[in-house]
Amino acid sequence: MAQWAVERPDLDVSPMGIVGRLHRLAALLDAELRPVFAAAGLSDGDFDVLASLRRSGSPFELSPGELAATTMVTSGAVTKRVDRLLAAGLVERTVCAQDARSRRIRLTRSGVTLVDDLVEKHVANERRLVAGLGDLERSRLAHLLETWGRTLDG
Amino acid sequence: MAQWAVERPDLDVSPMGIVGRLHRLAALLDAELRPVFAAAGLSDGDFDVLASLRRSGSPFELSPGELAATTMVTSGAVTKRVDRLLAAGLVERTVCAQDARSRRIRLTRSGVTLVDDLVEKHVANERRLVAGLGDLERSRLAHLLETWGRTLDG
DNA sequence: GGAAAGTATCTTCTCGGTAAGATATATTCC
DNA sequence: GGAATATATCTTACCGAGAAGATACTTTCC
Repeated sequence: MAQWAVERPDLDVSPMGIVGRLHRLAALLDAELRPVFAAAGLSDGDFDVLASLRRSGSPFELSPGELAATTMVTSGAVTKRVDRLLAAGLVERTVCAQDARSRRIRLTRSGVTLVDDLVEKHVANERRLVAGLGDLERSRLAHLLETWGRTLDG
Repeated sequence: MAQWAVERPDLDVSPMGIVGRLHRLAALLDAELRPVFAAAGLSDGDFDVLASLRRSGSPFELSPGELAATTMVTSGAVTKRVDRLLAAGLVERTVCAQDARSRRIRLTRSGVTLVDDLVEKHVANERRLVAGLGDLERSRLAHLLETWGRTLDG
């Protein structure tokens, strides 16, 4: 950081700090959250799919396209994730009755059981990670992140 | 988010908000920053290597191990990045005179020219992205991110 | 002084994500 | 009413990042 001030004193590199810290923090959080999923043989993305299906409510069923939208990845990524979950017996893939193009991805019974267990551990883990901040800091930070995010979505 | 409250009313999912927003924001920022590097035919990681060499000062030369440390990736990632930069004529790779095990990666003249141009565009881009926040919000956010990061580094 | 163990450094394999391609349906014009 | 274009949806090929393995040097003990 300070090296830039020596090498390029003409530049104001102050924006680097905030952006860099945010990225570093995101990486640190990822590293802390991953083990919960890894213990169940899942990647973050795999869990994301299971959680989306679980949140959607009974019968815990969505199309690959809907999964791509809710998890904010491409449909190609969804295909691979579903393939893995299929092999693990956590979801089943059926052809939609109304539209032969479309598929329905549904949690199996063991899929529901697993995700219900994991989500508890996951939120407990998140609670631990935000525990270093006081209530006031936490709400201020949440507010600032949301404000910033809104200015970028535009 | 609210779906969890319906499906699992027994859980307090409030920590999800702050962690989720931070991740989403990091992804948004990446998407906005990438085009500057892509326009030069570089990935984020490639630029990171060029910037590290540039920051190190004349003669703009580091070992692969030093590059791995400063960019916080594995040495394997460094090898691939350097291979690409080599093909683009932006760096050269020589055997260290004192230690035949070690290599020295050095910016070429065109490498210095490119990174000096890109870093200007990059900080201008970052400035644009943080412009949505006021000075006070910005410093508060930077402070909160650093505080949180410190509690996690432990 | 020589040899073996330890350490540091770098390149090849595995894996996850995106981009392009294939297939099926809807729609519109004749 | 039929055919052709447009659109939506999903699966297969490339690309980049990380983990294990190979290589070279140093150091220490006999």
